[in-house]
Amino acid sequence: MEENAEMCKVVVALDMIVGKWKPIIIQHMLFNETLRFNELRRLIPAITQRMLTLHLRDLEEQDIVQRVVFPQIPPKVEYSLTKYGRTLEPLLAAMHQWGLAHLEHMEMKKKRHS
Amino acid sequence: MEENAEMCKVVVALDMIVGKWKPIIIQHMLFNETLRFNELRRLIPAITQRMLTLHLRDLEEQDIVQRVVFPQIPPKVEYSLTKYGRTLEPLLAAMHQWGLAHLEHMEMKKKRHS
DNA sequence: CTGTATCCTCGTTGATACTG
DNA sequence: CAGTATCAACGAGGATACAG
Repeated sequence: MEENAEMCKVVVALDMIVGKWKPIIIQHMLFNETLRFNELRRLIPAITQRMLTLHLRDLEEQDIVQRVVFPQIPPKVEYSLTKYGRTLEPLLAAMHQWGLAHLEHMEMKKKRHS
Repeated sequence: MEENAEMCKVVVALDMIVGKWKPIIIQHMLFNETLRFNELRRLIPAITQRMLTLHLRDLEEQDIVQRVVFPQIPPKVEYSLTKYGRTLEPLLAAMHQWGLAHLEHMEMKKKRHS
């Protein structure tokens, strides 16, 4: 963020959810109260361990995601949205709706050109 | 977009507005019916000519922005949102609101730690 | 099971100079 | 005024191996 950018609240909001896998991670957490590390991996097959870790650490630092470690062997870690993280729900829902409409818009454009 | 990503409508929507300057460009166009190239540069001092051109071309191809060239010397080009581009307004408004709330949330966190 | 550590690739952005 | 062209820098993301 710099100059104009940091003044723009839209950019502030975007910074919280941008990242190749962040919106996907958040959405899975909206549908699943808590998720373990490997559960997330299974839900997002294309993500690498490294990126999942990095994004989860980011989201944790941003107070969007909560990380709970159960001290046992084998290790068990549960991730879930914080109360604050859940305030993103309406925003993601709005994006989902617009994305849906956008796909239809693209379909219409394609048909007109054929 | 790939695998999970392309199925996610949120990602579809995000793809249309991510880009370092895209949200800012769009917002200026929401407040100004039409803007010329150099007017945008003045509104966004930190942007380079190159990036402004690239993002405008992107937005044009995405059917978000309309480009009108007046064949005269010196050249005059007017940019404006398309009717479709304006459908982004509620979404950006929602992001603006969330961004605002987020800044307050950060303030509260800072105070608690001091 | 839940991670770290390295190394590498590639795309986005920036700097700068030039043009019709 | 409204761009292009070229080159360089940087960082996000990916591949792979290793670890507690």
